[in-house]
Amino acid sequence: MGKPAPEAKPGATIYSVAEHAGVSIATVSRVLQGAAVVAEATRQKVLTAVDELGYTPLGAARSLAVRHHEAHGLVLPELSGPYYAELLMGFEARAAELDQSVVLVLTGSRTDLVAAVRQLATRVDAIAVFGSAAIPADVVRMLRAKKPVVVIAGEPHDGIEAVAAENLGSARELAGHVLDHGRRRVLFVGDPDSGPDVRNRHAGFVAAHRDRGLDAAEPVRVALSEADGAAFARRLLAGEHEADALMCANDELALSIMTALQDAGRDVPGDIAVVGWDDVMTSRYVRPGLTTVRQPVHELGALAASRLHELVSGEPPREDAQTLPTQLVVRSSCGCA
Amino acid sequence: MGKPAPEAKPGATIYSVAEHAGVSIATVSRVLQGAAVVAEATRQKVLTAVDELGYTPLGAARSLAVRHHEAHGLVLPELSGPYYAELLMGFEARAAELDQSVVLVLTGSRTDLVAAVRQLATRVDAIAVFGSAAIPADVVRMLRAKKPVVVIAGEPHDGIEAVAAENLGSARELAGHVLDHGRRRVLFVGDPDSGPDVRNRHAGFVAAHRDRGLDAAEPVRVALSEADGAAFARRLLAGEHEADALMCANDELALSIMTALQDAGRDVPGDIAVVGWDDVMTSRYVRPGLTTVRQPVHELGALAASRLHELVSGEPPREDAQTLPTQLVVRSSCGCA
DNA sequence: CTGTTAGCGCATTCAA
DNA sequence: TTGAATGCGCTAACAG
Repeated sequence: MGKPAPEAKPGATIYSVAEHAGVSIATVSRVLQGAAVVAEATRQKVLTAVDELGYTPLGAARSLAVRHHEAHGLVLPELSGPYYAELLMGFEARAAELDQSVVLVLTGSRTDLVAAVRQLATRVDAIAVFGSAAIPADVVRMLRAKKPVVVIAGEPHDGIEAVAAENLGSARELAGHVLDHGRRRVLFVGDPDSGPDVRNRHAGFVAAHRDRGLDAAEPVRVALSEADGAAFARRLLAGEHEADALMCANDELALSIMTALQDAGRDVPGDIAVVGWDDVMTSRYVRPGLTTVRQPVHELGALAASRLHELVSGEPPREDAQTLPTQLVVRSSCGCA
Repeated sequence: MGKPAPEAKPGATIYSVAEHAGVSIATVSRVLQGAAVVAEATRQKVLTAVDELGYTPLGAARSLAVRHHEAHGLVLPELSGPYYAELLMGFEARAAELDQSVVLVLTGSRTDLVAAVRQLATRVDAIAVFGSAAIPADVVRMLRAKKPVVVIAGEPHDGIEAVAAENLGSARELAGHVLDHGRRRVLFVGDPDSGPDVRNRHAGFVAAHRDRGLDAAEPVRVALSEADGAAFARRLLAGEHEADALMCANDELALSIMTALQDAGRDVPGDIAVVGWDDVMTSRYVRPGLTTVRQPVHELGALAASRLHELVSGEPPREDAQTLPTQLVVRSSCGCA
């Protein structure tokens, strides 16, 4: 077992350390912040005292004195699926480089979103918010009045800065690829109103049709989860929709639909092509491999953290959308060999 | 576009609000905390002033005064794959219920882990740490000397509390299931030294053999990622190992190995059975479906958050491991129809 | 190179 | 029901 680790003792403050080391609190602060020059001898005395007392500075006191939290807030809808997790990893990594703590709020688990973000604004210097319908625009505006804000995967609005991955162009390319396989009854599966991302993917879908003098069908408005995909697949199999190709708003949807169709005896892509968006891990494992679009999600998170830091440092918000390039990943679910 | 959202104004403090409302700061504090009784008229004056000034309290000042951060720290290795994400969601959800902020540290992105957690201890009341080899025991002990700590997916050590999902019994059951299919050259793939979780799964593997009077083979020590699984699969195909079944330490490993074997023409489970651990999404989609073990990951995260809160509230650490039950999920990769 | 001192913004006694 | 005063622990001038 080993001996019990010493328990947390509350006591030690900068005063007790100073006293223990026989110096002033200013000196303690100096050696701990490495700010000014301190004689090596005193430095050691302080370090020893810190160690002996198990001193842990009180972040709140420092924040109050320096008038910075040295923390970034991040508001995400949830974390299921690889997309948000990857985004968060990118954000955290960059924040770490900038010596900023990360305070996370997931809106999915909140009954009172407004109170949660208001509370968040209380303890961070700036906040990144994911731009989905799960986080209403007026909440973002409310935040903006308190702290610097950047919207992730959204569009610049009312002077609120945004960062995003490219959607329209890649969606146009992807839809064009499917159409060029000769498919003529292509359905867009996903709700363009669920957020700027899906809206732009749908816009690309429409544009690809227009490019070829075709009319795009109305989008099938379903949410972006496995369950919604399965429900749609049932409706499709029941004959409610007619299609020889499906362009799904994300991979989760595409995968659950594709699998359901296959389980029902349909041939993908023979009978019907299916493509997605995100390039999640599963998309490489299924047969046929899912044709999709890869986003630089990690970089997107990192960019958000970088921009927050620059905004805190006094840089003005950017008016233009900062867009990261995406990449079409062609496998075989689209009809390619 | 809409009109620009008002920018963050730094000014407002409890003093400016008090002045604006014509009351004392004590009254402002009272209405904002809802603590004491305040006359409805004054209450409204204060609320109006708060609104007009766009007042956001400074969390650091509050923390300093109340001597609590009202925040929990969470230290995780990374977030790829559904396991940690789900854990984090459970943790965050429970923390939210308890009105605690969540400060996240991912060790994967840190060059100096010790500095990162030391810094973390500065701004939270208590810390949950994932108990893998990625986070050394002495780091945990160091933390323990500063703040209440609970180790997730670990074992109680030196008076440090732990919460975990059940591993040994389910592993014994899973390995037994495979052996009862008549497989006799079963390999455990994963490094028992990578953490208590894998160690216990391996122990169950060994126990299942012992139950049947068999000898368990030495574990194949590989890390828990897709890439490591693919590398192992190549070695297996090259004849470096001989096996008619693989019990993998997690699903990521199992999936990448299974797919690699299939791509090389091997029949799963005909030629070789493959089972995993975690029940990730992909495990339902692959063919054959992956036999695995489902953990209550969300609940595990929630339990950690609950315990942190109780420790902060003065409850003593528990000596015994708090273990959540797991569930064997039988699909067909094990040899079942 | 080091010590003294004055806030940082809030919660909270204690009086009134 | 309200206000005045004090201190939470730290940083950062300013003096020496």
